[in-house]
Amino acid sequence: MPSLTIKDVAQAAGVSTATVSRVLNASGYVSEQIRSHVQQVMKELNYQPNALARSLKQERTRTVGIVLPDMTNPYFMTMARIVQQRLMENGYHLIYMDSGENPAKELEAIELLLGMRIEALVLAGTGENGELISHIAHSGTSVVLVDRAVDGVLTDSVVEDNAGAAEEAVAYLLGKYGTSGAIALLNGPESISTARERSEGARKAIRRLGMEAREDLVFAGDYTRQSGRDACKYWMTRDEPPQAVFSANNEMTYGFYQGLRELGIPLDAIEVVSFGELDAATLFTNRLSVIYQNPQQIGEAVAELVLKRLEDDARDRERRIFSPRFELTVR
Amino acid sequence: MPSLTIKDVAQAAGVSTATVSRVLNASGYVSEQIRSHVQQVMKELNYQPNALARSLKQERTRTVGIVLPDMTNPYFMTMARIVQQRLMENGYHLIYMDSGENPAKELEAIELLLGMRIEALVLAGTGENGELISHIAHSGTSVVLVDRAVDGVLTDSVVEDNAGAAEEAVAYLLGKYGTSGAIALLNGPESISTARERSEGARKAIRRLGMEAREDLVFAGDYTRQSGRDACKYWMTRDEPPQAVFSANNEMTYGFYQGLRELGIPLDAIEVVSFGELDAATLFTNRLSVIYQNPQQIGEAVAELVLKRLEDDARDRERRIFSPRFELTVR
DNA sequence: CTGTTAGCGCTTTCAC
DNA sequence: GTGAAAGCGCTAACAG
Repeated sequence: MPSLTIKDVAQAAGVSTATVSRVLNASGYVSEQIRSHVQQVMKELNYQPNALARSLKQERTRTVGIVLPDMTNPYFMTMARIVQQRLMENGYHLIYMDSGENPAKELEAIELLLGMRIEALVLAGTGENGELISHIAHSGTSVVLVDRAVDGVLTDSVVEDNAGAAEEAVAYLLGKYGTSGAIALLNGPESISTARERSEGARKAIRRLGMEAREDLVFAGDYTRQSGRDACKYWMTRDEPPQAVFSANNEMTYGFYQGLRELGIPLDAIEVVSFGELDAATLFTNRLSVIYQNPQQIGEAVAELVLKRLEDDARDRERRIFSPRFELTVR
Repeated sequence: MPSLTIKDVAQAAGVSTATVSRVLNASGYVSEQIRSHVQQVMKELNYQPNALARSLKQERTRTVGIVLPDMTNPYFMTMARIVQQRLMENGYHLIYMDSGENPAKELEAIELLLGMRIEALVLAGTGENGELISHIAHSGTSVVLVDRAVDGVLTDSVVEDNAGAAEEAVAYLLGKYGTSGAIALLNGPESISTARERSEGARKAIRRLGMEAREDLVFAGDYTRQSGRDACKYWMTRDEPPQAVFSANNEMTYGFYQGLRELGIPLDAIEVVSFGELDAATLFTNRLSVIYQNPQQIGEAVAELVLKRLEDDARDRERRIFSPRFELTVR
């Protein structure tokens, strides 16, 4: 069953396609009588305008693309949902793509979106594909980076003060557990800017006390649950396990707890401070504090930058930095 | 900066647009020499074909839409991710929309997708909009329902045996806590088929023992965290609180635990059995068992049905029913 | 106020 | 093997 066109509607209503188009877009002049008649006919025929044709002609899609590293992660989706709401309120649509933290898939996703002629791209990137992204930003499609920086890309962006928050959190742990230094660092992958910054902030807090991080208490994770589990097994099976852990994201933290459970160690045996959305976990333990990134707030900022850029392509690039909130929930 | 067209490429390569199109689609005859030359030029110019124009002409978008009630819920996103993977392997793209459990927004999302000329629609519906959905299914765009049925809509669908699993779970609780009957039912909204079925299954287990559910121990929630919290306050502040709770989804369960925490009641004070994805929670308590719905498996089935339907529009409608796995994790 | 028409970027006959 | 040209569904001058 072929879908109806504006021609079918015009025929059925006994008017020209231009008139139908005018009532469709509420543009130009059309008598009230004809307007309502045409609307009537559209209802009856269940007519649905073809967005492809419309966009092709108008050279506007009113569409924004977003590429996320993991759409099952509530942090990103909470952020994205706000973006989507705000855009929709302004007549734009948001199209989601998942890169799976994989640069090649990210590339594919971006090219797909470009083919769909999105007007702006929101990207929480893998860190790669900098050349392409730069090129896009300089050729008509606005780009807003969120959460993560991309090497060599200078555009609008919304980021967090990762180093500062990490430093604050680790300073707290050092203050509590002293210079014995048994504080473990569960880092994310070096390829991701947030991970680098969090790691750097943590080390800075240690250096401030005139010490150096003990490398046997630093684990190079990759932001996955599995790597948190591995870190746990690595640290907690030794003679002198750490007294506290600083974890760079929520997934690794869950993995760490899973490791504890598998080792038969009580979850309260060790204090944890972690970046990220950990609502579920904080319900259950008193020894976990989170560095909360406020995805809603970030989503609002992203939407604002996108809309501003869309309406004025020439404005200076803007960089918004938010400070995550260190929520000390340990009693 | 206007994006390049096939014309620009043709000009730059000194060939006709038809030839460029042929190398783009690897269709028709074109000499090896010209082919590689054109490809060279496309690379250099960073040419990105306009998918709108292509789809308009071909009357095929190779695009599938999915409308979910809550994209921050990992259950739905885990399912959707598999669908997306499988479709992509077959040359289709998946476009996500979030209805926010709101029938009006669902309608809007569906119409938007229809306008984009998706070839198939995957829907975890609010339960409303049955007429429209039926109409779609009968006019060229295939529809696959997932997780939830929609009144009056008969199409391909992938569902779970909600009643059966609920009955099994409640029977377990009754067996353990006996005919004293202090088992509370935390139900979802009647408008959603899964909620109705889970509620019905739970009641059936009770009736089997020749009893009736105590209505003061039945709470009409709405699948949100807030309603789980409300139920908790409602039940747990009375003289004889229930000994166990059966919860119809993950969000309400989290809300229930939040309520306990706010009331200062130990989380292990009451046994809970809940539907849904609760990975994080099961790490922390031993008195929570889950009825696991296996979103991956469901996603696989959805993708399979979509692809089958896309390649043979005339086949009989298919209904796949999966049995959730009751994972007794209470010791 | 309404209709005619050109053309958005692409694919696809049909000639050559 | 390659090019010319029609046309997908729609919008936006331009005429009237």
